[in-house]
Amino acid sequence: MRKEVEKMVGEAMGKLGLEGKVQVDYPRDPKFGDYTTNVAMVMARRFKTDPRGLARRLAGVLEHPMIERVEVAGPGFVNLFMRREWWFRAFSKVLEEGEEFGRLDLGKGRKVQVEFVSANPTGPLHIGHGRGAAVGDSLARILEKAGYQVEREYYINDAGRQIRILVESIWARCLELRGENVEFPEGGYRGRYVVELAKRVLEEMPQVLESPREEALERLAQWGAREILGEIRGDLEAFGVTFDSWFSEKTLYERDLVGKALERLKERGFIYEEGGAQWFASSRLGDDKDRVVVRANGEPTYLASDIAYHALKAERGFALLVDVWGADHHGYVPRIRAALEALGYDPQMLQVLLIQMVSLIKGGEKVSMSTRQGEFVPLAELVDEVGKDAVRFIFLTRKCDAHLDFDVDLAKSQSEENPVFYVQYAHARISSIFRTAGERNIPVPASLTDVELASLELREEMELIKKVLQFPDLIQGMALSLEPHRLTYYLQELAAGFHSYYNHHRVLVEDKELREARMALVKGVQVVVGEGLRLLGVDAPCSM
RNA sequence: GCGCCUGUAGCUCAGCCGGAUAGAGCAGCGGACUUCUAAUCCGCUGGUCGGGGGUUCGAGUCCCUCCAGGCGCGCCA
Repeated sequence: MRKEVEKMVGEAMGKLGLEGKVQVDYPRDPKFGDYTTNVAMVMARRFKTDPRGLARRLAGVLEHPMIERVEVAGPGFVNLFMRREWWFRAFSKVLEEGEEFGRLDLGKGRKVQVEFVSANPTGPLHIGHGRGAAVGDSLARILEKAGYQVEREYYINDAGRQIRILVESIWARCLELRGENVEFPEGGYRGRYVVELAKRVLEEMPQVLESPREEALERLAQWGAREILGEIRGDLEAFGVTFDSWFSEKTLYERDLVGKALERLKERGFIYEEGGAQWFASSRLGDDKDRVVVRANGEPTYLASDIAYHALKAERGFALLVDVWGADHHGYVPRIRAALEALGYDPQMLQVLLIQMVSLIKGGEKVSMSTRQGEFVPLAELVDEVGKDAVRFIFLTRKCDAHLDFDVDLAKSQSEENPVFYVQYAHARISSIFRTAGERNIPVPASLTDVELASLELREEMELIKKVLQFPDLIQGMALSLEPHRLTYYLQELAAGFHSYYNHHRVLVEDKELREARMALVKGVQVVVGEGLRLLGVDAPCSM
């Protein structure tokens, strides 16, 4: 819709012999019209003329059957007031399209990969992972809605030392459980889940402990990682998050992709040797310093496999790669970008979302998050306590690069006033209206699309219509900025508009034409609320 | 020391490519259910947008600088 208005303004500018980018905005205040453009001020600077005069000339030639009037205001804004039919016509399309409303062709079917969570299979997911899961999954849904073909991928770090440490931890617990006095490995995982795993080893496969140590560790490593990954998968499913692809780091080595990637870097002159190690000259492409990719002892570093992994991603034909990382990994962005560039790819194809820390507040005190200290709150526990919907919603109530204080006590004790219920309640209330209509034998038009909306004369009704119609713009904005958190704010505003309307006016009135117009209105609100909640991975209940 | 993120109402935070008088929720106070669900609504109170410069018709938004907090700067992952 905004695009159409931009076209109108563009044509008017053409009549004045001007050309340039046209920007049309929604004004903050309705007295400034339905749309506003600052082109007169922007152009005035370029052509060194008087902005208000230019605005007046533009207003003079700005004509369209759907434009009611045009005003020039302030330093040179051109404000457009549209005829009510403009909005009614657009609103009918909401009802016609239903849950498809808001679908865009922005992505033109291009492939996008969103890689997120990717927690090491060395322990249960904690709430920090949960935030990444909520952001990544919602973003994936939004990008799909915007017309991209999205793949959700989980990268499994199953080749590094962490797995080794995990299995040594399990091993140590096994021996402990059998009453042996063992030294717990340095930096080992001390979480209770390790003891649980050890118990299962003793119960389910005690013979493993009789094998030679290395052989036993190898078997336990595979088993342990698989078990933990299974739990991670379960936790994510309970959180409403699923993946299209689980990518194992180990396969990069099995297919020699790490060696090949390093070889390609070498051919391009980005690898040199120093102190017995192989270095990637990332500082030539924007990184702070060069990085070791193969240690002096011949072992590749984590970065080596990460380079191979991203090279493979680039080869897989994605137009855009989105990585969702913990903010503590932000130092990796320049080096991965450098690697992509060194290999001949566009480094900008990789966009990294850095998820800032979640501080859990319990009893008024911050609980620090560290897997290794064994002091963390599992995602599953929080979901049990607060509920999936509330957790997902709250994780998206701020931009992802801002710290998040999640006050568990507050989330529980004030669960009645949680914003997620506020939005869900709007959805449920609208369902209730139609239920009541059924009980009272009030007919609901088979097709609300064809309902005449002209009797919606209240200011609040027009505001609701306009708010609903902003949804496609919102989808576009989120898809371009990769900022899914905007959705929670939009939904709260839309729900607030509806609740207020509901408390002041009745839908099921005597007057048939008004009643059916209002039915159509609230139905449209419900469609967008429902669809918005779906994009957040939050249920949209029909009764509460 | 260097780099990245953050700093907006008592609290938690929105604020889109720079736009017109800076918003919401919570907390506080006072009201509204014989009505389609009161998990709601209505009203009031609340601001040196961390400080200081600069850019311009216009800055919470861009640039510089300083202050405060967080994170990162490994032949760890």
